[in-house]
This record gives sequence, C-alpha cells and structure tokens, in this order.
Amino acid sequence: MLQQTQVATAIPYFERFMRVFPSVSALAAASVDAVLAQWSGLGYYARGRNLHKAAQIIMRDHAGELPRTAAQLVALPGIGLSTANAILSLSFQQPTAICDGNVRRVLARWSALPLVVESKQAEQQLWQLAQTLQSQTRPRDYTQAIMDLGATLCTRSNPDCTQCPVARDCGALASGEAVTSWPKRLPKKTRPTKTATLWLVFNKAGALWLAEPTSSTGIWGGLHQLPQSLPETLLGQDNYTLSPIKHVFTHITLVVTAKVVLLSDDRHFHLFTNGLWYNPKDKTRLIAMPAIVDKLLAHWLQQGRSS
DNA sequence: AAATCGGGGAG
DNA sequence: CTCCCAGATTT
Repeated sequence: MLQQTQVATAIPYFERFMRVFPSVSALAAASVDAVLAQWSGLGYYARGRNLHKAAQIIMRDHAGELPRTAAQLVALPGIGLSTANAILSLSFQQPTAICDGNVRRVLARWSALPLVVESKQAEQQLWQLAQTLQSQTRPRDYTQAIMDLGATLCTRSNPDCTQCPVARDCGALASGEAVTSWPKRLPKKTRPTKTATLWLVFNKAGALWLAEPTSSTGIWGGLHQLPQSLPETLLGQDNYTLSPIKHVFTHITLVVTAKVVLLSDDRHFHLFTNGLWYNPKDKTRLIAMPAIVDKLLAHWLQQGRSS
C-alpha cells in the first residue's frame, strides 16, 4: 500500500484490510474481487492483485512464511528491490539499503548530487550511497530514521535544516544554494488530455449499474466499470448530461462527461447482464470499483439535472 | 530507457 | 494549478 502512496493516505485502508484479511492464509483464500473491494479508492490496483497472488505463492511455496532473502522476495509479484530491502531491514534486521522517494531526496541533498535524479547514473549512485551508509548494527532503526528524516524534516518544499541531525555535513546546505533546488530533476513533460463518456444508469430503487470487469490489466483493471456506451434502444430515453469533470492520472488527464439515465420501469432490465446494481447507500457491501464512481455519484447528487 | 499503472496531500 | 508520495511491471 505504501508504494507511491503517502502513509497517512494508506492507514485507514491498511487497518480495514488487516481486519478483513488478518493473515496471509486468509488473504490467499479470498477471491481477487474481495481483495480489490478493500483496495477500492486507493489506486494502483495492480498492487492489490499482486499482493493477493503473492499470498497464494507464500502459502504454496513458502509454508505461509515470508522468505528472508532479497532474491526470494523479489521473485514475489509486486515486490521489487526497494520493498524487498525494506522488509529485510525493518522486519529481519538485515543491513539492506532502501532508496525510496524520501531517501533519494535526503541523499541527493546531503551529497549535493549534481545529476538529474531520473538518470541511470544518479539512480546507481544513490543506491550505492544508501548501501554504504546503512548501519550494520541497527539496520531497522537506520532505515526508519532516514525515511522519517525525509518525511518530516528534509521535506520537498519546506525543509527544516535547523532541526536536522545531519545538517553539519550536508552538501546542499553548505553550497549556499537553496536546499530545495535538490534533487535536480528533468523538466516536466506535459500530460496529454483524453476525453471519455461514462454512463450512470439508475434503476427504480436508486441503484447504479456496474458492469463486470472485462480486463485484469490496464487502467482500473479488475474493477467493475461504468458503461462507456448504451444499447441503442435506451438512447431515446430521457437522459441528463453532467458538466465534465477532470480525473488526473500519472500520465494522462481524463476529462469525463457523465450521462445519467433513470430507469422508471422494468422494461429495459433485460439489457443489463454481466454486472450488478450497486446501491450507494449500502455501505456494508463493498464493490471493487475505481474512485471515479463515487466521484461521479457525488457530482450527480450535487449538480442534479442541469440539462 | 520510457511508458504505464490512481488517488490524494500539500503548497 | 504543480509536485510527488515506504515503486513495480511492461513495453
């Protein structure tokens, strides 16, 4: 959950997830749909699918226990070198280095790294530096400390160097330039905009139609989806077009126009198969779906019938 | 090496 | 708005 996701964001998801799947065996025994239901809203759904697969592999090949070597950990889906080393140092007191976003920022500043951090050279030097600096006697404390340093003091835009325990030999601080000018970064690239139409189809009870997932990969893979089109016979029905909303991804900006259809009778229900009717008020029934569903529902409730 | 995967916190 | 977060995987 913490891969590319801030701790504060992940905490409520983590707590709920651990209540529903309190053990590796419980997670392995669950359906991927049940896992993704708990992941809904958190994003990067491949993490949820990979975690589920990893649990099953751990049960099958590792007697239900996490392996304790980097090579075995990296072989599990969703675990790369960074996560493997984090597990080894934080859980098993092995002197492995991590080089996550916080650590990269701390080390780039401390070493006054002239290289653009996205470059292969910088990547290599930062990993090398991280491994060199790792404590051989207290790897767990060291790993937690350098991450917390980046998260609390050596922050992106407003570092508090007066409180920093390594300010004395920090290269960026000594340089006279602004500490925030590190890490050096590549110029930003513009994010392309794409448009999409999504349909909100409500039945008489006020439940929303969600289609079964059609693919386990790609954007929102494995999640239930809003229809992008409707059967011809329904297009003549009264429908409402909501004002477009923006939904930003890492690589694209999606401008979504939602169209709303209210089914007043049962005539057209036979057109809706391979999916389910989701009642937004039923909080007990968690469905694997992207955050944009609730976003559009809120938009519809707030905006209402504007056209 | 570059692109692809969400969503939100913070400024 | 922009930047970036306890990155991994695919192309």
